[in-house]
Amino acid sequence: MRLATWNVNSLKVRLARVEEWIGYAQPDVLCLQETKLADAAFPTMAFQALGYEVACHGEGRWNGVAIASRVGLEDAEAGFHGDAAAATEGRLLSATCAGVRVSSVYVPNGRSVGSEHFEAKLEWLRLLRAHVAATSDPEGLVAVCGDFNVAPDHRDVWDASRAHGGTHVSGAERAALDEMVAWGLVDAFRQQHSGDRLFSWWDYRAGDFHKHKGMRIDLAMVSRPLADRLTFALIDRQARKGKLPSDHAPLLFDFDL
DNA sequence: ATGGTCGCGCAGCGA
Repeated sequence: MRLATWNVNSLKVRLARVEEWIGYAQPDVLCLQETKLADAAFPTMAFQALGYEVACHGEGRWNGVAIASRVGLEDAEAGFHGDAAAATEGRLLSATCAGVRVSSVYVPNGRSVGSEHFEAKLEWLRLLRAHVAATSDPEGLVAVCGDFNVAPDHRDVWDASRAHGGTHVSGAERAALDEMVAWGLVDAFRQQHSGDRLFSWWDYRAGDFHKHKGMRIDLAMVSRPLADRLTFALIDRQARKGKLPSDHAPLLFDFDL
């Protein structure tokens, strides 16, 4: 099974590139973030035309997540399990695809360390861990994919000095990620690649992409039984190039399933 | 050294 995740930064603007990418990357399951589309505006038929079922959870303007699958899509749940209020923000969507409990996540940015937005980000990560623990088993097939807005360690940041104090790299954010690891999730990309400067996001400004100034903040956190079946992992930098790119590259993961 | 770009939507905010 080929599982992919991509923060597309507006699916409306990016649809043609997403269709093109699906055409050559051929994911079985694709998690999308920052669709910026209300569910009524989601281009469901464009995905159906390519052979995918789709579930979406968006609010328009901001956020918005979706899962497209050509290997089945069942038991979709928007937001945190059992929390109707939190489901209003389009940041979390879970569904079962070919026996894997897949979640597409868009973690809040946090803005600046110590701000109320930062505290909300930490709380959101705690709720995500609780959601995963409440709805799945670490011995089962679980994949939590998306834009975590956290760079797991110093290798995941273009400049080591940025790895101290700032948002995305703070100890508190990394500790929240560690809690998910402690529950039983594995950073799938790191299982395949140990090198530094393998980024998934680059700021649009100042030619950061071409200067290799980025971060690895898009992750697939998978349970050990799924990690044991991982055969290939790639960040598709090609998809960050050319006309009208997202500021994030898509990632893909092959599992022997 | 500084500021730099997008998307949304029509001003300025969020990233």
